[in-house]
Amino acid sequence: MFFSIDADGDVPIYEQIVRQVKLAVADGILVGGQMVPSVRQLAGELAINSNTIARAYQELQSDRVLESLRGRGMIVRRDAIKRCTKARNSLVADGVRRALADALSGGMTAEELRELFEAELERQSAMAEQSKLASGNGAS
Amino acid sequence: MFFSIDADGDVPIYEQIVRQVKLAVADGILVGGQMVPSVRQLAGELAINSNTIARAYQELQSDRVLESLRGRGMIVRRDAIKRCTKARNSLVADGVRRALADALSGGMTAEELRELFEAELERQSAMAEQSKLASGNGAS
DNA sequence: AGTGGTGTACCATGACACGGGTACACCGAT
DNA sequence: ATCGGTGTACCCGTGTCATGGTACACCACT
Repeated sequence: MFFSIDADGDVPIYEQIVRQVKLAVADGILVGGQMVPSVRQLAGELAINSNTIARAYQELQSDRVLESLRGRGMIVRRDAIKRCTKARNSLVADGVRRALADALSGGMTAEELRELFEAELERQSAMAEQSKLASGNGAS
Repeated sequence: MFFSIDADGDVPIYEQIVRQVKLAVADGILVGGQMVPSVRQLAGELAINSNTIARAYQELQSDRVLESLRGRGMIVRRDAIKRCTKARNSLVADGVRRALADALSGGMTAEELRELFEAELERQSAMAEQSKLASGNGAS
């Protein structure tokens, strides 16, 4: 229910979990004090080994996003949103940086880049809006 | 002289070679019919095993960017620039797509995104211009 | 003919990441 | 005390990457 995993992709599964959890915290979907699904439950939902989930949670614990309550579960730290928004900014900045480096190194024009960026931004903004409306309809 | 390799990065070395060759062709630095350094020479310059270079060249041959002249070396195919510009467009489009997906999924505003994009574009454009001038001074 | 250059094809090795399996220590509720 | 749930620590199989070594077929040049 929470996350979408691409097991065939080149990015490790545990890293996808880490990224999506951080983005969810930055977006406000996951708030401080809230419990996250247990490793076995999430592993069952995603058809993934528990160890992979545990590894992701451990990394999130090292990054001070989650907090472990032994024997009970893991919760989102109250001050996690600060770090997560910061991490999100660094993440997209790095992505934009790399894409721009490739584009300019390949002789792409700044104007072509702006056009591509605006087109993609409009497309994904529309998609995000539509998905938001769909989830809103689910409650009616 | 030609390429810059980051052996400690997460991207494989042979893939870095492939990417940089394609971008160089797309930019016009490598033109059709031109010879590329031999596997042993490039391996010596970059302090990399010949097998790794050979693997990159094989992939470039599979992608119809290079052509093998047995016993002589490898040259850039005449029609490679078409494919390389196309590959470059796909590459940066994917990068922008992923960065935007992360940003919107993390609750980033479209305005913040535009600002970040423009700032990074200006910065890297300035750097590219400066490096171009530096290489121009080298011939004087 | 001989020599040195080229790409190509193997095989073996070591390091590392990833994912899966199993067992352990802890907690809360019955 | 017992049981079901939790996180956590280990071990192992697999695949990828880079490296090293060797050998082959081909070409250009002397």
